[in-house]
Amino acid sequence: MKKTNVTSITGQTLSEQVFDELKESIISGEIAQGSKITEDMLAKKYGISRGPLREAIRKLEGIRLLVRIPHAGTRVVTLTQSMMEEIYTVREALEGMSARLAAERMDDAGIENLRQLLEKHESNIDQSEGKEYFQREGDLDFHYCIARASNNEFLMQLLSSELYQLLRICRYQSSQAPERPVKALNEHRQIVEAIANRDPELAEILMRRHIKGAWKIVEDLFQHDSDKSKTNTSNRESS
Amino acid sequence: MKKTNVTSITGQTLSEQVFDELKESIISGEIAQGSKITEDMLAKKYGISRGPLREAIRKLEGIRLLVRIPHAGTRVVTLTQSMMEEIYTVREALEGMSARLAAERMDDAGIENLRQLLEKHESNIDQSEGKEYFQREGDLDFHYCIARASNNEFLMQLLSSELYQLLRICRYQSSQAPERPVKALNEHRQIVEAIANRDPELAEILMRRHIKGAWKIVEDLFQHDSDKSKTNTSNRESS
DNA sequence: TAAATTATTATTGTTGACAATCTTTCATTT
DNA sequence: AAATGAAAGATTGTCAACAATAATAATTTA
Repeated sequence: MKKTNVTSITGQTLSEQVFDELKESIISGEIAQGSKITEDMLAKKYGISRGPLREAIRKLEGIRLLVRIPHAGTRVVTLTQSMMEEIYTVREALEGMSARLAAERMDDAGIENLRQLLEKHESNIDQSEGKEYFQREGDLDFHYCIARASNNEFLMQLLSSELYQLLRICRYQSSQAPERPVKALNEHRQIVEAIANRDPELAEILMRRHIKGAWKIVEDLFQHDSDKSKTNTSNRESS
Repeated sequence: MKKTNVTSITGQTLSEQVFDELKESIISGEIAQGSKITEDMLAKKYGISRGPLREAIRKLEGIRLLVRIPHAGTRVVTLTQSMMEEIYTVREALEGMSARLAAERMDDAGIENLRQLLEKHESNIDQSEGKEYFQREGDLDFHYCIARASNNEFLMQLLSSELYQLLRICRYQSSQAPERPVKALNEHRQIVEAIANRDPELAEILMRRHIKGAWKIVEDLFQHDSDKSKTNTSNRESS
């Protein structure tokens, strides 16, 4: 495992820098799910002492990217199907409320901005066939915009600092069904229209339906994966 | 400020013990909202070094009980009216979903248990007039039961480890309107009936209405308080 | 005297060493 | 040979000292 040098130019604290780097390593899968991490190993890798590292670990634990057992060690979270279902369920509740609030509060400039975002997504679908990565990040952009428009700091932080990180892990490991993007785009359009019409009730219903649909896709993928890889289920200890 | 000895009997780690103690101190108001805390001060108070203390602080920061500015220090959260409104809004979304799931999944024993809980609350209302403290904790019991019945670990942790703690702060500082308990009890009954009838849609609607109603009460109290205390608005630095 | 600048102090950030705890290995016993 | 137990090793938990940064007080200058 190569040693990563911490950029000491930023005004951030060591603990914060390592928090960010570790987070990306986990989300990108560089550190595999379920793998055990030791403090010494990471401290050497990032070239810092264990003090600030431990603080970063506590924060990662707080947003559920790490699971820690006192005195025994800490592991990267393992996203099971049932865990993902729980996340999507919470997301449905939170983003439903988010869409409702956006319909009540978003100003005209914000709505215009949202429409432009959708146009960009459309051209992305036409041009880059197969480049699903950008489409998925674009999807998060859309949901993030609406979360921000809810004008509810608490709600927004819950979504962006916890749920979205877990979602990104899920997306890194699962390739999406090819026909989904265009369907998702249409659903996004409907939601924006409901917001533009100042129809909170409808905006919430459509958003919840949209997320339920997204879960169905992911659920099918889980089913699919568990079929073709019967042997490859217990690959812990990834070092 | 008296020095609190940490009980070293429990199998917990120092950091965890201090986390719990500090949490209760904040919720009970022993450490005032908005007051600045220094690591040295707390380390001396609890008789530990700054290492584990810092970890506890990071965790408290994670559940939004402390607000920290790097290099500058950390303060106890200050619950403003708009912040409370945000919390109640998120709670409405989350507990609405929670009630829906409970209606789908709760077993008969759980429903029976819930009914007994309500009976206990009723007798509490009759007997202990004015002892609102117990009624409020009882209210949390009710909501906790339903959250657990959602059978969604993620949803439950979100509610109990973040939202409920913030709610408890709010309740410690505001005395509730006297006629509320009996009304709340009736609303609780309705919700339980919807769950018992396996009516997820209705259970969600009723729960959301119940929480919206609870917010209205709190909102009025905020209005009331800001009237009678015009001078007492900026009492930071509580030591 | 007031503003700006420097020195001081207090507080946080970081480190390496030590203690407590758990896990693994290996020998012993049944 | 399997199970139990003890010793060794590895890993986490805790501490006290040092470094870096921000807040405060004192001093100088206009």
